[in-house]
Amino acid sequence: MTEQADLTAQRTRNPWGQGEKLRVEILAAAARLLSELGSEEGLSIRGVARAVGIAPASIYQHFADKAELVRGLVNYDYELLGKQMREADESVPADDPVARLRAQMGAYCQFAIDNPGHYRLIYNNRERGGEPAKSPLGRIVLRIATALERCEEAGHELRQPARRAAITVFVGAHGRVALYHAAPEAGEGAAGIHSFVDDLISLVFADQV
Amino acid sequence: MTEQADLTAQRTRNPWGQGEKLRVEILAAAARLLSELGSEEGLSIRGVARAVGIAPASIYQHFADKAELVRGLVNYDYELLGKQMREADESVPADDPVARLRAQMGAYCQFAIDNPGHYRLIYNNRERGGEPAKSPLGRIVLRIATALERCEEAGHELRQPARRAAITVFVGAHGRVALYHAAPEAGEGAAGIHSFVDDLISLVFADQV
DNA sequence: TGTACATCAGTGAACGCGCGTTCACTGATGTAC
DNA sequence: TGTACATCAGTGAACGCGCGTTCACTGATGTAC
Repeated sequence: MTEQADLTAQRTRNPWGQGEKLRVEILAAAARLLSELGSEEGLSIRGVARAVGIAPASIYQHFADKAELVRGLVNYDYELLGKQMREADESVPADDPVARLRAQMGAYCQFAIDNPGHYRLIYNNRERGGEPAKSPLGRIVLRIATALERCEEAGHELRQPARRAAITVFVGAHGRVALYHAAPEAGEGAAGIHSFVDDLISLVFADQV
Repeated sequence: MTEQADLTAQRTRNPWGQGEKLRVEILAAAARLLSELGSEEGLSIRGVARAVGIAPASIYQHFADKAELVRGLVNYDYELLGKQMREADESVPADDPVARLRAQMGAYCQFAIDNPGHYRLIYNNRERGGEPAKSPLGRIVLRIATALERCEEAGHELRQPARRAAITVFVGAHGRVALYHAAPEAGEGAAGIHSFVDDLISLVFADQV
C-alpha cells in the first residue's frame, strides 16, 4: 500500500519560469518506462503521464506530439551511448590503440545489454533522408573507423580497409546483440557478447592481436 | 473505382467440408499485409479480415486469438526461408562446399531483403523457453555449421571452430541485414549486403577462398 | 501601496478511433431414418 | 422419397478498452502603472 503512495500523492507544480523542469521529468519517466517495457510498443503518452503523475494534456506543453517525445528520447539515448564509448576510449592509455578499440566496443555492447528497450529504439528510429555520415549511427561507425586507423598507424595490419573493417565490427556487434535480445537464454549471455566481439576484432587484424 | 470492386464484392463462402481453405486465405492476406506494412505493428485481426473480405469474427474459427495467427505466420515464414536456403544449397555442385555455403547465405540475405516485415517478424517472435538448438533460428545456425564442416573436410582451414564460425557468419549477416533495414538508403543497397557476407565468409577461412 | 492585467504551469473532460474478442444468429448442405 | 435434425461456414452487432489529441479552464505568480 505504502509503495503506491507516490501514485496518489499530489505533484507540487514547478515555480514560475521553471516549467522546463517538467520536460526533463517527462523524458526521464519515458526512459524508465521504456526500460521496463523493453520495447517501444506499449510506450504511450498516457502511460508516461501516469508515470510522471501529471495529466496527459500536460505533455503537450513540452512536446508537440508523440513523435517528438520519441525523438527526444532517441537523442537522449544517443548522447548517453556516445558518452559511454568516449569514456571507455579515454580510460585506456593512448599507446595501445587496439585496447582502446576493444574498450569502446565493450562499452557499446554493455549499453545494449543494459538497455535493450533503448537500444532497439535508437536502431528503429533513424532520421530518414539525412546524410548517412552525419547520422548518429554513421558517427558511431566513423568512430570505430578512426580507432582502427589508429591501430594501423601503430603497425597492426588490417585484413580489410579500415572503413570496411569498421562496418564489419559494427555490424557484427549489432548482430550479436540483436541475437542476444531475441534469445537471451541461448548463447552464453552477456559474457558471450563481449567475447564474440573480441574475437571479431581479432578477426579483422592480419596479425594475432 | 473499379479497383475497389473487390472490396465491396461478396465473397462466396467455401463449400461444405472445405472451411480450412479460409485459414490459408487468412494467412496469405496476413502475409501480404505484413509485407505492405513492413513491420508487425499495425497488423491487426480487423485489418486482416478486411483484406480477406470477411468479418473479423470469422478469423476466430481458425485461430484462437491474435497470438496464434502471428504464430501461424511465423511458421509459414520459417518454412519459406528454410526452403529457399535448401534450394540454394542444392543448386550448387557438391564438390564446391564453399560455393554451397555462399549460396545458402545468399538466399538467407535475399529473403531478408525481399521481405523486411517477415524477417523482422520471425526475429522478434522466437518461441521462448525451448531448447535453443531446436528453435528455428538455432536450426539455421546448425545448417551453417554443417556447411562449414563440409568446407573443412574439403581442406579449407577455418580460423575459428566450425560452430563458432557459423555464429560469426550468421550474426554478421543478420547485423548487416538489420542495418540495411534500418537505413536502406545508406550503404550500398542489396548488393552491399551480399558482398559484405561474401567478405565475411572469406574472413573465417584461414586461406584465401 | 494598490490594482488591473499578463503570463505561467498545469488540468478535466471530452472527442473520435481502432482494437481484440464474444455471442447469439443465419442459411446452406449434409445425414439418419 | 420425404423429413427432421446435425453440422458446417460465416456474420452483425455489440462489449469495454486504451489510445492521441484538443479545448476551454484554473489558480498562482509576476509586471505595469
